[in-house]
Amino acid sequence: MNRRASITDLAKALGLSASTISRALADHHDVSEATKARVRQLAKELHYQPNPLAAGLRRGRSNTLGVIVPHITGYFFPEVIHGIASEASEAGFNVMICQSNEDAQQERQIIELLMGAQVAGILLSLSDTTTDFEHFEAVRQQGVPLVFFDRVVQGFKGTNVTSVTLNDYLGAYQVVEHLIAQGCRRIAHFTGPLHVNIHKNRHQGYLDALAAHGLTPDPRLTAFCELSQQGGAAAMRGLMRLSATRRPDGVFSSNDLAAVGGMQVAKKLGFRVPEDVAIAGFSNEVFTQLTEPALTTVDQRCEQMGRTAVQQLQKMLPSPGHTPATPRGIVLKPKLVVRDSSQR
Amino acid sequence: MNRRASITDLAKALGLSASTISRALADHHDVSEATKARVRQLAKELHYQPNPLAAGLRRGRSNTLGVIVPHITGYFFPEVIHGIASEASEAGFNVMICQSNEDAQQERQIIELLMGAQVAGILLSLSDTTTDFEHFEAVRQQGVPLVFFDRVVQGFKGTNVTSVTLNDYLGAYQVVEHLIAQGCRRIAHFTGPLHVNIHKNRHQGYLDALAAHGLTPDPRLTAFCELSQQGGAAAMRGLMRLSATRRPDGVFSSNDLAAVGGMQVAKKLGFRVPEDVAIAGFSNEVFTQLTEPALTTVDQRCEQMGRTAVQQLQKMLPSPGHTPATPRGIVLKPKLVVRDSSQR
DNA sequence: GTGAAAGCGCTAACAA
DNA sequence: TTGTTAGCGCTTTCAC
Repeated sequence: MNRRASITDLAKALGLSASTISRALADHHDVSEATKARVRQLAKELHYQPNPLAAGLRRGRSNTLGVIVPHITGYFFPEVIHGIASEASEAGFNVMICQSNEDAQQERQIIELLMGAQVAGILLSLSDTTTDFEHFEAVRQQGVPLVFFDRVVQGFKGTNVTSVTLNDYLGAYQVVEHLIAQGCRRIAHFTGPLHVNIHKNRHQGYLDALAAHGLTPDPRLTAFCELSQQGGAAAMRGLMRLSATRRPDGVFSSNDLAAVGGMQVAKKLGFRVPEDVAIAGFSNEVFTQLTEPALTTVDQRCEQMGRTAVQQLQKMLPSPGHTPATPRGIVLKPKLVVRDSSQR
Repeated sequence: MNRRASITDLAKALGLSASTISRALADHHDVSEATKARVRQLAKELHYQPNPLAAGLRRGRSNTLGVIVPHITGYFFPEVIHGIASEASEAGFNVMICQSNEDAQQERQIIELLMGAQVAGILLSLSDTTTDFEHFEAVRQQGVPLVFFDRVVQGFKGTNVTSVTLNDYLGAYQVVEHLIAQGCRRIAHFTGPLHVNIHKNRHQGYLDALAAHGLTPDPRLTAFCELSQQGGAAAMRGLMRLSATRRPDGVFSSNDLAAVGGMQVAKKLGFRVPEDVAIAGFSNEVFTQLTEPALTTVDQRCEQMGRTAVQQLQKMLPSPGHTPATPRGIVLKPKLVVRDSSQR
């Protein structure tokens, strides 16, 4: 069980210096093609594998990307991570996944951990209990590229900071426009607390789409509820008990789960979906294809978001023949997914 | 922007040698308590952070765990990864997540990558196109702990190799027993190809449970189908068209998706679930709570599997005051989750 | 209980 | 085009 081959070994074997080997392997332009060929040849023979730990130590920077998400469960984050991991691997990065468990304290610790491990960059979706942003200072100041995705810190700028988000406003606008096109005139909206960005934006998209088509938003049709199956069910129960003229003929829920809860209640109360009430959700979760009828929703381009985040990160990284730049925040276009729950 | 504090810095500041600092920080027994206190004190003041790259280089081993999964999508793998990441983080490991994309070739490359990065251990769920196991030889021979989870290589043994799996047989047995207890007498089974382990085991559990309760398995009630929504739908259509005496009054599907497909068809054909036909799936996917009626299924203990895998790995790792051992393969007990689709 | 010395494998500035 | 030198930060003998 002999030691794995090192650059020094190659150097000795070929009667060259370690630096030349190093340069040859890195395909440096000022090494003769002949030498490169010899080096590569031997490297292959000896199954030479670079030691990233040593390279990282020397360079003061590893080739690992740190990823911080609130959690690795549910639909959204795994999909985004899938995108991140795929793109990163294609670009030659490793990925370290960390969960903040929606806890600002843990988020802080993970940042320290990643900075300690000298990651090449950090991809981060904010914990929802994070209220101060002190811990990002170190990242910014040390020039480690930082990309916020989905949950961003508004107004946290820097030459090495950017973001990738979804245009929630547009997504909401499109769903509501679609519902109007299907003949809905009294469209309700299930929403979470409006101080949360995504809900604020989706709500605004809802309002603006109505207005743009000459419909006056009725505040009684905006249901603030917990966006769970139960929450959606309760909200729907309240709405469908209204008199026929005040009852909604369409519902746009700020997430899929509440939409399903609502749909189940509507059916139970004897209303037909979509004929009596058309329903749409938001996120394109897996189960939206399985409901009866299948749920119209908005696709969040999760994988795309992950890939884009890595691409943005790379732009901020110095590399041969490319000076780091600060890309502007990217806002992804959502995609309306029309299914039976809204088509009539 | 001054350099981060190193052990050398601490040494200078305290008039001690680097070795003493290193030992103090590692809580070595032959450093005086007084010195330790002084060192820890200063370390805190200077925000000293160990450099894992340097330590790894020196030790020839990093503190990172490599994880290889076929993909990071769907329900199962993200949940397991969640468990792995949580447990690993509590034990002070970082986790590097890699996807083989169900491709043996990529799996091989990732193994090389991880070995190159000198990971402390590897957690692996086999790609379904992997047929030769040559690439695990290097891992076994270098003594890097290897834990297979869920999808294992039968008969690949070694002092540094173990596995964590689910008792599929038992899960199937329990569901079928439950269906029998609910009064089902003609129970059908949706299965995938029997050369795949999980299906073989679930099928056997199904057969044995029937036999144990005096029911003779009818081969015509075993439906080989694609385990998708469409596959389940097609299978159910075939079965429910049989004459009343040959028609099943219960269905156990080898996965949840096909169970849902089947349930939708049964309802469409005018059968009541669970009264006319009780239905159960396998995996406890999220959407099983959302169907109407909610689907009875078997929980696979995903997170537990991840946590257990990390624990098993740790047992094979040398550490102060503990000699590495080879744990036996762990087989987790599944958990029957009874919901409305089977309760009558 | 502490220190001195050596070196893990690599890279980059500088020299030739 | 190639070599020399030095050192990244840490751990671990071995010596005192």
